[in-house]
Amino acid sequence: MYSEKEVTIYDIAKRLDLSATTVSRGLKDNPAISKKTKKRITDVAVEMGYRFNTFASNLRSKRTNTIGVIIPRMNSSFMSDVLAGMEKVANEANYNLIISQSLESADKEAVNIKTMFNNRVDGLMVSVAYNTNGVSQFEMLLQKGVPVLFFDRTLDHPMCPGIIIDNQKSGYLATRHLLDQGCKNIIHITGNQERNVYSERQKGYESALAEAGIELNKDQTFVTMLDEQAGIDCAEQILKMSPLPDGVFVDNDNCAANCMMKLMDSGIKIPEDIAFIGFNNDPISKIIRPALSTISYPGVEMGQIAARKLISHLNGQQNINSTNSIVLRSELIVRDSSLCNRL
Amino acid sequence: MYSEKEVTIYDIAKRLDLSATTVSRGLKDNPAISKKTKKRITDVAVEMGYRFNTFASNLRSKRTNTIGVIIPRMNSSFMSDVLAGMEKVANEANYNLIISQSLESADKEAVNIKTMFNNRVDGLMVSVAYNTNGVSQFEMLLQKGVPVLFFDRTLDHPMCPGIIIDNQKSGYLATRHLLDQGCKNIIHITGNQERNVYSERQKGYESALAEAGIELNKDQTFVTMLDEQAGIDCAEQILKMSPLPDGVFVDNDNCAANCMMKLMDSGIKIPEDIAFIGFNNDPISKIIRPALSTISYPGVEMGQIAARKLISHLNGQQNINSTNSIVLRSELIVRDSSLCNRL
DNA sequence: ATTATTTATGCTATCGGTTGCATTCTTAAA
DNA sequence: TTTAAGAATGCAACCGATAGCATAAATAAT
Repeated sequence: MYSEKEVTIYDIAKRLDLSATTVSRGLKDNPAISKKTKKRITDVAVEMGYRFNTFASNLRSKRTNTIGVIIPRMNSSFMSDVLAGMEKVANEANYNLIISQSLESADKEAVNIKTMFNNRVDGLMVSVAYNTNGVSQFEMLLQKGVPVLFFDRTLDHPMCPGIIIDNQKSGYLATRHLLDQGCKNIIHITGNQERNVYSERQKGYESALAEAGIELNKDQTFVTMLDEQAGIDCAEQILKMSPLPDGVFVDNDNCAANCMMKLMDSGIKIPEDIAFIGFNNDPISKIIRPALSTISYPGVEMGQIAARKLISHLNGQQNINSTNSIVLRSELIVRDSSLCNRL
Repeated sequence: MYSEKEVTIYDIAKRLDLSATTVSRGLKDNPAISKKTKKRITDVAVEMGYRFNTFASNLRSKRTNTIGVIIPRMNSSFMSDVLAGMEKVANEANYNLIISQSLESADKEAVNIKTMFNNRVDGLMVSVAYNTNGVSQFEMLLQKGVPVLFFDRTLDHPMCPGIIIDNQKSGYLATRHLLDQGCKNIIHITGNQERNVYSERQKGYESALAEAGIELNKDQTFVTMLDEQAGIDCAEQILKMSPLPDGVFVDNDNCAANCMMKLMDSGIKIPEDIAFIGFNNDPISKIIRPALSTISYPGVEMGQIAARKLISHLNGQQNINSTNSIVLRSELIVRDSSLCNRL
């Protein structure tokens, strides 16, 4: 079913009466080869339909120039930004990216890690799945000296730095903003508390409440998947509460938007009855009405910094292990959904 | 900088006083190897920290069990669905996916194709970039017998089937719906007419107008990038028109949403002044108010069918070249943004 | 013209699984 | 007990590029 045999550097060499070595070097633009010979080589290569064999090359050279990326999902605007940032930096440094999704499953994540491992990635960048437990699955990589770096959803490991934002402060700022608007009864819709991003935000939420002298009520923290359905489910739960909350802080804009809309469909007025604030500054937050207040999240920058950090480690310019974490700036963005000014 | 030497099947073989062949087969769960030996092999492999070398394997066996996917961007809900569908089918058939983005650039797309080619993908699934021109960049793959399949944004090639929806019919249905609501002055915001998806929808738009006896006005077709900014720009252009249009059909929900919101911010009432309909049934269409009418687009299904088709070709069960295209069902979804009933 | 340099090219072993074919060891049938 | 068939394992060549070291060719210096 497949056509003629593959053309190799040996075929090119024979045709030009050169050695395979020279052809290899010529194709790689090695300075040891004369311009004239290089041209002859590349011309014949094209003419004969030669294609570079990555496997043979990797097998011999033991370098792949490939960086693995494992993320929960790639359908959010945030992740898309992160990937764009990573890809730009990686390409410029002549690295390829292999991207795979865990789909929020720790099992699939473990399989992905193994695949990356077998594919000899030079390094790995990971934002862990919703239910990932422990860091043991990364040990095989680390033992072989393959650097692992976490971003956004990080794990704690002495060898692996994390690129994050200050989630606790962000959670504090969001909650504090609602308090400043006069809210006294604030719900926090968050995710698995094993994940740094969510537990930190919860801490920020709690500290803002404490500061305002408001007693923490565990019923006001909803742990969910933070997806669309969760937003709708939470809205239904909120509608059953009495008294109704007067503020809602959601750790994800998309979830927040769905929750808000469901409440509005049920006659609740936003922000008059309930003030809302989300997280991520997803494009959706600007489009819905009332526009959703949120926390900015520098996705592109996060991707760039992660990739740059990893690559500089790979190039031996900087040891990754000495870094614990890099914290990026994020900030409160106030829009109509939280401007109720009840004071 | 890196630790001890790699463990190979030879090391395992030596340790167990077996041949490398047996070890290789044992690890591959080959039926020729006894259960007992298999267990000894896998145990020692784990103990010694062996990792499978994909490159050596691919080099020798000339199969990679990898399928390449090139898409314009992965930040839309539609693409995310497509990829999820592809990944599911591919995984079940024991294939890996390498995904890369062209970021709507034909140049980057060409580079991606070449990378896929060098990485010896067994097959390729592509949705082409905004400005891709011609099909010559795929010839090298086809000449080597590597099947190429297009989905959504397709190109015309005798060897490459396309998985699509009936864009012309969809464009007709959308326009027809606006006409049925009494619109007489309908704008079509579309993309590069070189892309089948957009030119077909334009054809549908034109045929619906013709059927209604409305003369086509070229000024009413806006060719744009269909992104958020385009939505806003179009809104500004529309505001300058006199008379204002009474209906807008946008080939992308996200773009439509941004356009609609901008118009509403300027005091236009939707759907009373201008009726809106989008395309894709993106989650955003359900969340904005008024909810956006749209055309459903079966992303997951499209991904599954594409992957299934390609894999059955790779397995020799079905020749892909005999198929010209597969057309999936799509349908009109009516929501509030178009319900003006001016008749 | 001769030696010292620089530049260009070649030789050969190697990376680590895989595969067709051959061989040895079991178990079943005669 | 002998033979046939089947199960289990081994041999050796191979996939295609690469790197260290050696050599040849071209140029510069003496």
